[in-house]
Amino acid sequence: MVESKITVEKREIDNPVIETPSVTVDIVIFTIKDDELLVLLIKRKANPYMDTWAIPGGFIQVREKLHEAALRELKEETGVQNLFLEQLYTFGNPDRDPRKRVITVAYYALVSYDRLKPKAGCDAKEVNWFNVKDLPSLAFDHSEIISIAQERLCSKLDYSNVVFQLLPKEFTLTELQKVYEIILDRKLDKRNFRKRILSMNLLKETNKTKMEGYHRPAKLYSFKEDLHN
Amino acid sequence: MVESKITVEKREIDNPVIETPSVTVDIVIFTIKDDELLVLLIKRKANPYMDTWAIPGGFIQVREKLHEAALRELKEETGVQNLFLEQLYTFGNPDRDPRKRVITVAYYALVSYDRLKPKAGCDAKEVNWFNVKDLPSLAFDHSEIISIAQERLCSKLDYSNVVFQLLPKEFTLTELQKVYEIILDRKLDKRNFRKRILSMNLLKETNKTKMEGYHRPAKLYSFKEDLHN
DNA sequence: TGAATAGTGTCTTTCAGACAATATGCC
DNA sequence: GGCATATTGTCTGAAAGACACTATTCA
Repeated sequence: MVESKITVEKREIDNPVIETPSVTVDIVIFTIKDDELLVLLIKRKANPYMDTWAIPGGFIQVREKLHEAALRELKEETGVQNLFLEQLYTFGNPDRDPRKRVITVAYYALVSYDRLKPKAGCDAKEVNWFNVKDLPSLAFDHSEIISIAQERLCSKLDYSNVVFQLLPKEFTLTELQKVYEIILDRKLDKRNFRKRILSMNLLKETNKTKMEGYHRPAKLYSFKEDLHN
Repeated sequence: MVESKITVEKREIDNPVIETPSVTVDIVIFTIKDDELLVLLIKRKANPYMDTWAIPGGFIQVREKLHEAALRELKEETGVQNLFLEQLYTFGNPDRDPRKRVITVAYYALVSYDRLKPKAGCDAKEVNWFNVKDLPSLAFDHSEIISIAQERLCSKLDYSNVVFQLLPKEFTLTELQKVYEIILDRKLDKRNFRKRILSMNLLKETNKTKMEGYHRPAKLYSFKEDLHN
């Protein structure tokens, strides 16, 4: 913010052409399907990294907040608007984009798979969900961004209810536990999990049950509030 | 990263002139002196916010990493190079700078007061340390940045040893506790504090002691490693 | 009644927090 | 001895983790 004389002089010496960096917003969009944690990727149609998979993103518009830019991108790709979205980190190494200096403010989001819009409507973009454990080679530093997002997501589980975004309105405790297990990539003890979750006092018991197969049906729960962070 | 047709079109409609945002790095520099948590501020000598206090910062140079830019700013202001420095958050509301769109990647740092360079050598900048509890009115959204930095610092205390940056190489447990108390802004129980800190196994007992007044001298400790996060 | 999942309780360990007496050094 | 700070341990309550049996539904 403060314009230091020293800075300006150095810039002019190092780089006579005034070159301002571009700023983009990129989003790691997570969902869960078939017991796998998935990330949304888009195949690039232009250089650099033509035909390489990348996380969705784009330049910020002049009058828009960073968070709004992220929401916009998110909506373009998934059709979803209300969900968990949080700033992750800003990546700005000078060589992360071979063309020119591009600084990206990375966000991550959680989307319930069944709220997604039918895939890729009008635009011809190639879009796909990939298992985080089995990602293709990615453009730019997007691999790093995803792995940092994944770490952050894991640590968020401990002290927040973000994960509720990944579930339908009503769900069983087993389904909830499954989501935790998929994200953390390890098994949890059923009794301890239920004890902990219920003691958080975020869940509301409905009087419905869910039958799935020839066995005892499970109670359905919902969230008390829509707070999600 | 991905250049979406939709995005480009919208930008052209909303704003025919291509206007790229500027990117700065701003730093909240904390230190402790006389039992107070201080923040370094600089009085602006240009508009906007001429003569208003602000946290130090500046434009990033074309070939420099974000972290390096923060280090450079930090060194310019404090003369200190090796310390705790961490990215805090990126602030980019379109109206945070009245001139034009400026996005700032905020960092925060901890500096031991006695490693600081003698204040403001050659440059005529007006620089000063302020108690975080008694800050003047600040330029831009710098108040918000500082308060977020302060929150982050508090929560970092629980699970890291960042605070060790604020102490000389060798220090007593009472001094260490004082630093915690100043940052958290509350008293801690001496026995519980010592129990917890020592159980972290980060401290090395030296065989020196420190006399200060007419009473029992205290053992000096140092850190086992230079890891600081 | 068999198959399949839902649902539940106890014990142990660990950690945080409340709380007060003794030790050491110098005047 | 007096003063001032350093140093130390116990108890209690809460939370996390290990661990196994009963309940319910339908074929």
